[in-house]
Amino acid sequence: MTSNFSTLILRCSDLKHLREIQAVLTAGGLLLSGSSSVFFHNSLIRAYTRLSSPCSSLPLFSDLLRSGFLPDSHSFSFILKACSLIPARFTGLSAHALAFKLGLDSDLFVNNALIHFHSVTGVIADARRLFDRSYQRDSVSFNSMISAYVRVGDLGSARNVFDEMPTRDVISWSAIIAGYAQGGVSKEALRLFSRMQEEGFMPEGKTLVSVLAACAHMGALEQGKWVHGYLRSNGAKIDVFLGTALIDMYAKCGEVDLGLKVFDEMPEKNLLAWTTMIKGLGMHGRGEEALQIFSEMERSGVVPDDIAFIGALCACTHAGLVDRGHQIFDSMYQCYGLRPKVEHYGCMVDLLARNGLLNEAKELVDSMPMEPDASVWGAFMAGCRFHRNVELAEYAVKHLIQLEPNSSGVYVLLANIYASTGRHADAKMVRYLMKKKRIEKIPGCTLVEIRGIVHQFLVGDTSHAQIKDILMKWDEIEDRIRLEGYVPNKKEVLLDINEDEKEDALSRHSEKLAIAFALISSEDGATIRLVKNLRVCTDCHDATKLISKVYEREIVVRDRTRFHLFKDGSCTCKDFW
DNA sequence: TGAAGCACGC
Repeated sequence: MTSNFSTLILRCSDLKHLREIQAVLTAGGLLLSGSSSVFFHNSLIRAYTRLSSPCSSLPLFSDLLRSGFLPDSHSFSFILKACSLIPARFTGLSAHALAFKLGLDSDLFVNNALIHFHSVTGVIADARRLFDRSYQRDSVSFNSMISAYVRVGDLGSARNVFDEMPTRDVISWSAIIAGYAQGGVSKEALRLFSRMQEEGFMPEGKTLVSVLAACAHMGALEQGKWVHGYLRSNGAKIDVFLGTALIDMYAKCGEVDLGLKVFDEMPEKNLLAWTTMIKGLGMHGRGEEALQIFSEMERSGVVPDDIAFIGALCACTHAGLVDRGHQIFDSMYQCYGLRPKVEHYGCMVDLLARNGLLNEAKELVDSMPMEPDASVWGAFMAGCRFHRNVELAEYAVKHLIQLEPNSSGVYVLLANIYASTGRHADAKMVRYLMKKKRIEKIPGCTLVEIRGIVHQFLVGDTSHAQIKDILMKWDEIEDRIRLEGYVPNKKEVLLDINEDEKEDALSRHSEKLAIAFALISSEDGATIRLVKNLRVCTDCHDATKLISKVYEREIVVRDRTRFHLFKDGSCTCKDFW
C-alpha cells in the first residue's frame, strides 16, 4: 500500500489531485501513525514543492514535528528546498537549527540544501562557510556555490569556484554561462559556450536560453540562428522559456519577423512571451502590430502586468501613437486596477515630448502622484532637444542634475541643445563644468557581426588590425555620399576644437568605423547589422541613410532604445527617435 | 532527494 501511494504522489502532476491524495491519506490515518509517516510527509513536501506550491509544504513539516516523529535527512533537504523557493527564512533557519541538533546537517544532501537556502535567503558568507566546512562535497555543492555567486552578481568568485571544480557537469557550465549572460558579459558567455562544446558537453535547454540572451545582448544574429538550428536538428521541444528567448534574440538582432514566426508556432504562451513579442515589435517601430498583439493577449485571457504595459506604451512611443498611448495608460487602472508607476509616467512623458507636445508633457510631470525620477526628466529633456526648446530643457536640467549629479548624459544633452540653437558660449560653459566635475562622456561603441564573429569599435578607435583600410574606406564613402548631398553636421560635436577637426572627430564615430569595416569585409549586397550602446547621432543617421542608397545595402542599426532599418536612402524610424 | 534558464525602466 505504501508503495502504491508513493507512486501516486511521485507521478502526480496537478495540485488538485495531490490535495485529494493528501486527504485520503489523512482520512485513513496514514499520515500521523505507522512506520510510513515520515516517508509520506517527505513525499508530499517534495511533491508540493515540485508543483510550485512550496507554501503547502510548510504545514506538513510542522505536522511532522508535532506528531513526534523525527524528520530524517530527506525531510530536511525537501523542506529547505521549499523554504528557498518561497523564500521562508524563518522556517529555514529553524530547520537548520534542528538538523544541527539531530546531527543531520553534515549529510551531503542536507548540507547542499543548506548552502542553497542560505545563498537565496541570507548572506552569501553563510553559504560559503557551509561550503568550506562541508565534510564531503559533490558537483552539486560546487554548482550551488557557483549559482550563489551568480545570484549576487559576483562573477569573479563564481568563476573561481567553477575553475576549482575537479569535474564539471552540464549544470556547472550552464550556471557560469548564465552568470556572464545575466551580467551583460556576453562575449565571455559565448566563449565559454564554445569551450563547453569543445570539452564534449551537450547543451540543455537552460544552457541555450542563456546563450540566446547573450546573442540578443550582442546582436549576434548568426550565433543565435545557429542555436535555433541546433534545437531544430535535435528535435528539441521549444518550451515557453526557449521560445521567449528566441523571440527576444530575433527581435534584438533585427529580425523581428523571424521572432513572430517562433511566436506563432508556440503552442503555449505565457505573459512573458506576449510581452517579449510586444516589446520586440515596438522596438522596430511597428506599433500598430504590437498593439494588435496586446489586444490579442487580453482577449486570450492573459492578464497584463505593469511590464506588459511598459511594452505597449513603448510601442506607442516608437510609432508616435499619442491617442492610443493615452487610452492604454488610462486602461491600466480602469480595466486592471494597476496604478501606473513612475516608469509608465516616463513612457507617457517620452511619448508626448517626442511628438512635440512639450507643454502637455510638462503638465503630466508636474501632476504625477510620485516624484519624477531621472528617467522621466531624461525623457522630457530628450524631447526638448528634438524640438529645440531651450527654456524647457533648462527647466528639466535643474531637476536632472540634482537626481544624477554625475551623469554625463545630462551635460551632453544640454551642451548639444545649446550648440544646435547657436548658444555657443553656454555650450562652452557646460563643457567647462563637465571638465571641472571630472565627468567623462560614455564613449560611443558599436558592434558589428561579420561571418559569426562580433567586432567592436569605440569612438576614435585605432586598435583594429585593419584600421588603415577602414579609414581609407571611410574617405571613399564620404566622397561618394557628399555627391548625394551629405554635409557633416557639426552641431553635435562636443569637443572644443576647430571646424576641420570637428569633421575629423565626426568621421571617427564608432558607427561610421563599423560601417566602413562592414563594407570592406562583407559580400556585395549583404545586410549590415550594427549594435550601438548610445542613441544614434544626427550626423551618423544622415550619413547612414545615404550609404544605404549609394552602396545599395540594407543597414540595420540597434541603438540604445530601438531599431533603425536604413534602405534606399531612408530609415524606418522616419527620422524620429 | 539536491544544483542551471525568459520580458520592462536607465
